[in-house]
Amino acid sequence: MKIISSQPEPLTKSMSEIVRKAVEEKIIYGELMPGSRLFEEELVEQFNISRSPIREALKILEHDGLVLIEPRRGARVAQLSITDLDEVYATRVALESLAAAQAAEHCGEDEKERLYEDLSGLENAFATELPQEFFKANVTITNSIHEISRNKTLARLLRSIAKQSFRYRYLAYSMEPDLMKISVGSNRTLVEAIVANDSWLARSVMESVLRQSWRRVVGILGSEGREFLKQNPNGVRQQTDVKCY
Amino acid sequence: MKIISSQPEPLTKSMSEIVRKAVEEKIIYGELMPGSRLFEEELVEQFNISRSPIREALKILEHDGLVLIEPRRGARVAQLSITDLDEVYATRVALESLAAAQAAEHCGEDEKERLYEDLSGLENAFATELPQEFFKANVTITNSIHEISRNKTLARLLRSIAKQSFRYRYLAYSMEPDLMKISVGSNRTLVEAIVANDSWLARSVMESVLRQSWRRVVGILGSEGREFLKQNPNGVRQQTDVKCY
DNA sequence: TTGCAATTTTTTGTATACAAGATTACCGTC
DNA sequence: GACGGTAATCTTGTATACAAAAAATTGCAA
Repeated sequence: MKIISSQPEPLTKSMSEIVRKAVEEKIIYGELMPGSRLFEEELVEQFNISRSPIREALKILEHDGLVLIEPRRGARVAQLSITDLDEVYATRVALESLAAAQAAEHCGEDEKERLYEDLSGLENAFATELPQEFFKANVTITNSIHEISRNKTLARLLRSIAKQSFRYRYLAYSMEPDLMKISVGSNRTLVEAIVANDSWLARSVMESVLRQSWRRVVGILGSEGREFLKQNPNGVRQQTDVKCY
Repeated sequence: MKIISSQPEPLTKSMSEIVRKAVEEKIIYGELMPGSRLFEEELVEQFNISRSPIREALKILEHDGLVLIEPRRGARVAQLSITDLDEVYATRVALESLAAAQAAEHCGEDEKERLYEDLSGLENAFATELPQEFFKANVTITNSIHEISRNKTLARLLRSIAKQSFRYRYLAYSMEPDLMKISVGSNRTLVEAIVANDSWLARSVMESVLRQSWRRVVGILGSEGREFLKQNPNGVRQQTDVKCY
């Protein structure tokens, strides 16, 4: 089974990549609160590397919408808000449904196998009842669809916006674990549509799945989640002592 | 008339921003050929600054799909190809039509004024018969639509992908100046749909306009443009002596 | 106590220096 | 003359150092 890697995906992990990934995860999993400042000097200590790779990492994170950099005023974790969530979902509906359609067009035999593997991975992760595990499996299946679409440009944009959406999705999963069960079902019908090479069906399934998810996440975060979306206004020094390696 | 700037848009232009913009333009306008390598040391000489901001700029350009960086092997200008063009357009159709729809929803009185101003700007630029001028005016009107959509996330992604598409569009305009006339008409109908606050119409107009443009650009580049898309395989040192400030 | 201003400190932006991996050239061997 | 391995060169990745801009603090006066 040959997987078409949608990106050169540097094998030689540079420090800057490591930092980016670590900070990215911290932001997504809520270990870094929205609005909290990211001092370069602080990251230097945490990772025991110099500022150069850290600055590179922050620049990329800004580009992915996870971090906001103001000139000469430093970086801070991007805020969460219902409006932002709406923006992200509206955009994701447009992109993911295209990805699903193109994936259905291009899905070959070995790729069908792969999708089914990913799906059982998702079901296994669901059994563990750990939101993070489920989350990662969910990301895997999504990435597979993006790769199968054979559209590197689309995949690149989706990678970028997906990161923003992860923050909301993870929050929602943590607060409302029932979402996971629903998600398993959605993913199954989605995979079935793609495997059937039914481009039109795949698109419309993806669209309705996402819109449904959108409504649910807004419902959860809009009612209970207000305090999670709260800002961390004035450069309160991050107080997490979590290991970052 | 208050314009909602879709991005903080740093007023203090950092060196890295300047470099990014300059290199970006060079790539879009074809002064840097696809495949040619971008040596940091060379850019250092051209801009008379150190390597730090240059590295930052290259990282961002990579993220926007204009440059490809391989670890320890340096950066080179991303290739052009018909497949890439198809990817970009397919994705753009999805995003731009959403932007048009949301712009139509949110377009207020002052913003309508703005769109008409942009439109006459486009017509003036058309009169000059300079592809670069026309191009810039076209970008302006597109950016306005993105801003009016009030969807910062969408605007961010569109900014990113738009840069990739610019390369093909500029090439096509240069080769087939008639495209400009068609473009003026398309933009007019598009603006009219948005100004009428007809979301559904705006979306479908945008979609058909883009698909039409897509077909034309493929037609032009596919037949005559093969040699323009040709690669510059082995790090041929860029031979442009153009000023970059 | 409160408001303002100058100073100190912090933090970022840029420059330079060094180390490690990649490319190229060269040389000897077959 | 072609092929393979080693050394020199080039280029990038990272570290450190310095300068300039913001933020915080302190002191003073009302």
